Amino acid sequence: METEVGVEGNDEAKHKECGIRKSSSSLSSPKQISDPVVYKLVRVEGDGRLVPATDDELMEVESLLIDDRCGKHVVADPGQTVGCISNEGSSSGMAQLKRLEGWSQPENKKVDPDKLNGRLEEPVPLLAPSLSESHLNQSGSVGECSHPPDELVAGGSPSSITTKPDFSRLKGEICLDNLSIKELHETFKATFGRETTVKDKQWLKRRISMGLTNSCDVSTTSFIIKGNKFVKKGNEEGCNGIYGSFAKDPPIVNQKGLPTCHVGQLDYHKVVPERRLENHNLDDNSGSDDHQKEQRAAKRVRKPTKRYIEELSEVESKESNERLLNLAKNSGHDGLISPKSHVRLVRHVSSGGRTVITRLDSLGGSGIQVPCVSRVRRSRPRKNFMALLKFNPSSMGMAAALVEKALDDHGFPPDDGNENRVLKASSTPEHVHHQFVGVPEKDKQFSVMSVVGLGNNTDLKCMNSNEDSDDNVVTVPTSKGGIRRKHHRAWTLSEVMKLVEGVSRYGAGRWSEIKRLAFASYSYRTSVDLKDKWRNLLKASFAQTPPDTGMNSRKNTGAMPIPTPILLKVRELAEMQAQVPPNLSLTKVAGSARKIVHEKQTGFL
DNA sequence: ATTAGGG
DNA sequence: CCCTAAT
Repeated sequence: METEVGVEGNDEAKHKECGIRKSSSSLSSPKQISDPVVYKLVRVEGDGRLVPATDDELMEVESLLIDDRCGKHVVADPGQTVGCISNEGSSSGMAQLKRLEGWSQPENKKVDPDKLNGRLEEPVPLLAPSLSESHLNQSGSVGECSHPPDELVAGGSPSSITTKPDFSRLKGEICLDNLSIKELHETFKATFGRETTVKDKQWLKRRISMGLTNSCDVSTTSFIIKGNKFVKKGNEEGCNGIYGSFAKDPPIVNQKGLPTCHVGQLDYHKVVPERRLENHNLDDNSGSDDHQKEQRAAKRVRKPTKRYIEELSEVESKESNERLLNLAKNSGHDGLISPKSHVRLVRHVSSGGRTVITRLDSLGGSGIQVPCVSRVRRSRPRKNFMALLKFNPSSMGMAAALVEKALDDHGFPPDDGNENRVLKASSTPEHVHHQFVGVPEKDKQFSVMSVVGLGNNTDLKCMNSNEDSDDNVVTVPTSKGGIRRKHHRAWTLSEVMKLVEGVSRYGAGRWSEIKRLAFASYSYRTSVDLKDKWRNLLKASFAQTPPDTGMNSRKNTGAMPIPTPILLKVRELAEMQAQVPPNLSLTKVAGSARKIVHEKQTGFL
């Protein structure tokens, strides 16, 4: 019963990661609720020193276990490679753990077992995780483990519900095995946004895989990224239901010999368990989710008055940093914040390189104000992946990331919240979220400190900044009495991709659907926004193709161009859905596309 | 409440 | 993005 940890060999060793090894087989036992597995989690510093795990780390592990439990019985055959939408929530979690298990073996070579034992023999009891049903809420269903929903397979092919994706195989072997150390380093950097000096190929591969895995939904729409090209891929047609439009195009060849990664998207909200340690022994798999939520909400602080919020904000403008640090330090793991919290940005004041943002966190109706710090990027957004890899959201985190990498600096703004550095590759959004949340109510405050920054580098940042609650988006009153959004939220690549995928799934026009399903976490994108964006995309996709307007030399003219592959997909979707501008429609749309349209439409009916 | 389109 | 008309 022990857990070793990945070795971080570079200067950013604080950035902890972990490979997890569980020696107990009790996970397969359904009654493990009362039979907690004991884990030890340590972090290995750059110098090889072992550092005891912190609570958050433990919880992180726990979450994996939860996923495991949730998904275990669903994952009947890990050998299969077919993704299935209806099981994505649980299966991907399972896959993740499985990978972790697998990876941990070689990890032992790096960590002297004796050292480990000597240092951490105080086993840290990991309480039996509570099975969470609510984390699947985003897809509209509860208890997905036992009752895989088919609603996502919209009118569609029942074909796919039998097998599971095993991306470890794909990514671990197919993609990374052939890479040189140098290439792996490149990929690593692209994945995590930082360099690594680790020479161990295995380690690199594992780490990258893990990072990618954590960023992608392994079961929904998938893309193949080959070097500079972003391509649809096709082995999940069945799972994409009638809208498996991403599936048919021939892969485009890559230019740089970068890894060809087969990825999809991972929606953390579906994978991540919502519940934490607190009711471990009492929790069971049953019970009304809503009920539980209510209970939790009840424990929470009451919503501060507006005035309080304002006053507090004033105060924070002064002692912001200090306060935050203290907040973090004082906090334990008692800061239980639902991942579903909606963070509203209320106000922010800059404070020396950092921006203190006061957010109103609405948790199950009650709002709490949450201060957090967001480092202001002084120059352009990070070029690497991570800028686009959201913790949260679903979707094409991976694809987006790869695309971004491939396109190098295309000028897309990072997702709001994406500018956050990846603190834990294997962390779950929930944990990340907690790290930066605090509730300053009078003197009472609680939050969870980022374990990551334990030593120095207390890198506080606002995660989950992507949720400005509907009614509280930063708006500015207009002269005519109406209100207008204050800032144009530049569309992120990943957002665009999500939109594209949404359209491919639900069809253009179903904006509210897409909004609800694909943009659930982006409350600042209204269905109208989606529509507008799609309109723009459409225009762009059909405009840019033919002549290329000669003006190709002008690079980042502020509004970066949407990556061609995406535009291509847009165009294709438009063709399929017969929403092509009349003048151009005759050009290229042959019979094939129409056929597809037919099929899809019938399936839809 | 949602969607389509024009501004 | 906003606004409005139509549904």
